[in-house]
Amino acid sequence: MAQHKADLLQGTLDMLILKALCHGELHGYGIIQRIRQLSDEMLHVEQGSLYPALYRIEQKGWVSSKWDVHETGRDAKFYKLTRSGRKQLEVEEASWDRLVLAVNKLRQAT
Amino acid sequence: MAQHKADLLQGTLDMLILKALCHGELHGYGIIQRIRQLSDEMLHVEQGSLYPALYRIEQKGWVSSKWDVHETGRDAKFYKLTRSGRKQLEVEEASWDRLVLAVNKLRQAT
DNA sequence: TTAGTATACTTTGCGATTCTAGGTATCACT
DNA sequence: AGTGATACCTAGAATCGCAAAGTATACTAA
Repeated sequence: MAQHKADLLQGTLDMLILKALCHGELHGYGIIQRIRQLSDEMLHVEQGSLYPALYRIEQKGWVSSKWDVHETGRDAKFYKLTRSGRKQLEVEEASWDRLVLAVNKLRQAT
Repeated sequence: MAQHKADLLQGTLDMLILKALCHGELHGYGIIQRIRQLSDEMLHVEQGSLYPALYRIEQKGWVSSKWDVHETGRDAKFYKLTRSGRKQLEVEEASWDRLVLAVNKLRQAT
C-alpha cells in the first residue's frame, strides 16, 4: 500500500503552530492533535519536529510557555501566542498566500 | 524599501521546474526566466538553486538533457521532460494541492 | 579595442529545518 | 503486571534552497 507520505514543506511548520495557538493556549502534544483535527487528519506533525520548533519559536519571542497541570492531572508545558507571535502569524500567512498565488499563476499559465 | 523576499519553500522547486518544462524543452537559464514570467515576476529561482536541482532531477530520470546551440549562437544545455517526469509532475501537483487544501481547512477552522 | 552587461553553466559551503529513532516518565485500563 | 495513550526531550541524519564565487561567450557602447 503506497501510503501518501504528506511531509510538511519546510517553512510551513511555524505557521501551523502559531495558527493552532491563535485561539488559546495549548500544550505541545495538544498542538499536534489540534493541527490534526483542524486539517481533517491531513496534517501530522511529528514530535521530533514539534518540540525543536517550539523551542525556536519561543526563542524568537512568538510564544511564551509555562508548566502547568493539565486537566488530566499530568504536568504539561503550555504555550501561548505573544503579541509578537500574532503579528508573525499574519506575516507568515501573507507569505503563504503570495506563494500559493504565484504557483497558481504558473500552473494556470497554459 | 522593504522588498518582499519570496523565498521558495523547500520541496516546491522540483514542481516548478517540471511545470516550466511541460510545454517543451528549455535550457537552464530559460527555465528561470520562464518561471519568472509565468508567475508574474513573483517567483525567482537562483542559479545556485536551479542547477543542482536540475542535476538531482536528471538523476531521478525526470528530465533528460542534451547540449545544443541556442538560437543566439551560444551553447546551452537543453532539458526535456521524460515520461516519468510527466508522471512525477502530476504526483507533485496533487501533493501540493493536498497541502494547500489542508492548510486552508486549518485556517478556516475558526 | 575595450569595457560593460546579459547570458549560460558549475561548484562549494552555509544555514535552516524536518524526520527518524531513540530515550524518559506518567496515567488509565485490563 | 503489562499495554497503550499521553507528554516531553534529544541526537543525528538528510534534504534542500541560497549566497557567493568562478568560468566563459556574445553583444553593445564608448
